[in-house]
Amino acid sequence: MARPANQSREDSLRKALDLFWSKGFHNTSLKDLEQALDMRPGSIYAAFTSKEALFCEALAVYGRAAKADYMRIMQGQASRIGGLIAYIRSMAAACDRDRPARACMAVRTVLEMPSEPGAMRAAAEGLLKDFEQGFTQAFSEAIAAGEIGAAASPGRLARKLQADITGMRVLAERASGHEGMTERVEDIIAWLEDLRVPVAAPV
Amino acid sequence: MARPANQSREDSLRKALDLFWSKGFHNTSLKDLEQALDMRPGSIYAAFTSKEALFCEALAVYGRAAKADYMRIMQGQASRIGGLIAYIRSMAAACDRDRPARACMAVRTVLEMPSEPGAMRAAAEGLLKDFEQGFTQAFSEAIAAGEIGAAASPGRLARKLQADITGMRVLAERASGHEGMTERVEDIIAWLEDLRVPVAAPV
DNA sequence: TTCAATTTTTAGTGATCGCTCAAGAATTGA
DNA sequence: TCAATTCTTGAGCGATCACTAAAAATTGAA
Repeated sequence: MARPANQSREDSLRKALDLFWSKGFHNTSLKDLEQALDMRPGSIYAAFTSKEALFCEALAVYGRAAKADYMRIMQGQASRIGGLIAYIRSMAAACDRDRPARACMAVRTVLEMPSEPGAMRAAAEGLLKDFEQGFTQAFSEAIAAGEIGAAASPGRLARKLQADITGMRVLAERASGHEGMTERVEDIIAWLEDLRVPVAAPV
Repeated sequence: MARPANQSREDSLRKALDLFWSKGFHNTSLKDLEQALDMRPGSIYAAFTSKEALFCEALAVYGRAAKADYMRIMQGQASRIGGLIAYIRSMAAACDRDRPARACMAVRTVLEMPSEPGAMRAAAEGLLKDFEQGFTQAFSEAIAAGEIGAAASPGRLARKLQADITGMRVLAERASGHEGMTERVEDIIAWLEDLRVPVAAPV
């Protein structure tokens, strides 16, 4: 019937994501994309409409992958708090391996698109809201399961965790930040551990 | 003798900083700079050599202003920990007023210049190192003064504080992040308070 | 008034930007 | 073998990029 595409849309998006993640939107040219995707401009625009739309789709791929990672790790743990701790450890390990960049792609995007209320910025903010919501749910379930005290506000805990992760990953992005990573991971985990209701109360 | 410049170099740098801070380096064009500085391209290049050199000088202005703010607030407080608390409060208040951007300019720059080991990235990393060093000194003095326990590592405390501030200011940058700011400020201040050696130990 | 010193303006430079489109190439069912 | 359909190519669009060189403007001193 028709000629099939040389590569799947998903593959192209992953390559575009790597590029955008490492160089940022404004510093990535179509020449760069042509080379990374091994596609000529006509093909790129036929498939993705515009550089901006391509960025948004690549960002969505990032979001799905991040969410999948999170779900997989949480499901492998018996408790919610234990799951969050495992997630922090996993993320710190991922920051050590040299990915396109160490900092969160969504944070990077929010900082790169400041005042403009465009689609890319909105998409990045949406991702951050989703992550926050996921953490909120985890803390809610931890409270329901009696893992942590009921006095804590799940949303507030989630926002603190997200801010801590942001701080950790920005530190990881710094050239001299590698050494401090272990400290940061330990501090975040210690905070999560401290939330736990003690099994046997002393005195 | 010679024709005087229309405005001081410092004024031009402040205007350039506002622009770079709000739009980022790659998203700021020379057209933007011409308009903001009210200078024609020839004047700009005669005064600042290149867009990159102008950015570096503007970043240095940012660093000096940030350091001056920090010193001023710390000197107005009797204790080191009290000074840090006042500084956090002041920074959160500054994030509420709409400055060029809420997030730290140095963090923004590190995230915008990822892999490239250029002068701009190096300058931003240097600023972050300076801030970290300032916090380290404050914690050292707090330990020496008996404000907080001697078991704590000043450098580690400084890196945690810096990461917390980063997380707070990135949150402030988000459209929906305004509400969560009070929480973050309270959490950071509570952590600083908890470091303090209790005046009178209860049984 | 003229001159030297310095800054500013003006009019561009070539290169690259994101993007378009007509034509060719490839793969299908008929 | 042939249309039909879809994808890819590659030249090139106008606009904008960072940047430059030379002339004009503004000064104090000679």
